[in-house]
Amino acid sequence: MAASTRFSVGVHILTLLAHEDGRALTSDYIAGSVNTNPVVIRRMLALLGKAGLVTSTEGAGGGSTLAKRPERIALADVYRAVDPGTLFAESRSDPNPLCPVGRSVHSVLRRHVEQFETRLEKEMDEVTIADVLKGVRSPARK
Amino acid sequence: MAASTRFSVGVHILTLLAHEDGRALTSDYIAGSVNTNPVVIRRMLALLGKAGLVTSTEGAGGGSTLAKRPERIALADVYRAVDPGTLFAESRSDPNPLCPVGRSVHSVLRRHVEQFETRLEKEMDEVTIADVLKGVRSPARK
DNA sequence: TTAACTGTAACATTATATGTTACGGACTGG
DNA sequence: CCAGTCCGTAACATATAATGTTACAGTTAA
Repeated sequence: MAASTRFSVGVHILTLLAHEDGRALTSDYIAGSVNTNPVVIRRMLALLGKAGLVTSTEGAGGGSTLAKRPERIALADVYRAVDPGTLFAESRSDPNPLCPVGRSVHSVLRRHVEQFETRLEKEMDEVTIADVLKGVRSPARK
Repeated sequence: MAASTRFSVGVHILTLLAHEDGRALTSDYIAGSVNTNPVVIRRMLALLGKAGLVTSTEGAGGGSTLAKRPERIALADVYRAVDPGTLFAESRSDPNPLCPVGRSVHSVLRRHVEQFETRLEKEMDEVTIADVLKGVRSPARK
């Protein structure tokens, strides 16, 4: 499905912030853990900020912190914050309207797909950053 | 999530075949309904064929037909047939192994994600091509 | 005032999906 | 067996989006 890696990176960032409880982390530092460019991280932080999940302060000594407790940040929140659009896309060129099937498959399919997405988000509401952090901290199997 | 349109196109093709019950359709004809190039359709048919969902015959008078009854083709089958890999990708560059969080977020997250995917497929097992066809045929709202 | 930060624009790079052309080989009906 | 259909697939072109990079203005702390 050619998914973007943003969800994964978003969770990584938030888990890191939760781990360093309260301490403001710079985009440079976070980039070090994620192993990417700081600007990529700042872009992600901008999205997470818009969604009310993190707070950033500019200037020397600045950085980002969680805006909520980790127990209150569900993976569904992260997903919605960083992953635009839908899970399932429709075909680029519109189907032939002269074909009885082509004319309506999309709308019929869309209804089903919306239900899948709704259910998926419900699942993702059940797991929080606190859960992920717990997993990271426990001596779990690799 | 920058999803591919393959799932949508795959469902379109199968619904079309189900609609023209039994009659072998050419990639050219299908391309007309989907509004794309015949080669794109043939590629899709190759994937659907590998998954045992359609049968194709070469030569004059050839074309493709469903290999199973539409009631027995679930959307999950289509999804698995045409959409490679996973719904959620990991970040390109591996996280810094020196960071306690970076070292293990991926594996922890993967466990949760696998569960999401499993549940999603279960949902997609409940809807079949026959259901979609029914929707297409009924005088449904646009 | 300097140095450490974020925010953001602009551009480069890469990955991937999709579209297109071309042609070999299979099959059908004269 | 010849001509016309049709699939399978390689090879290449194009489009789109994600990610990486450089650069710099604006903010803040010391």
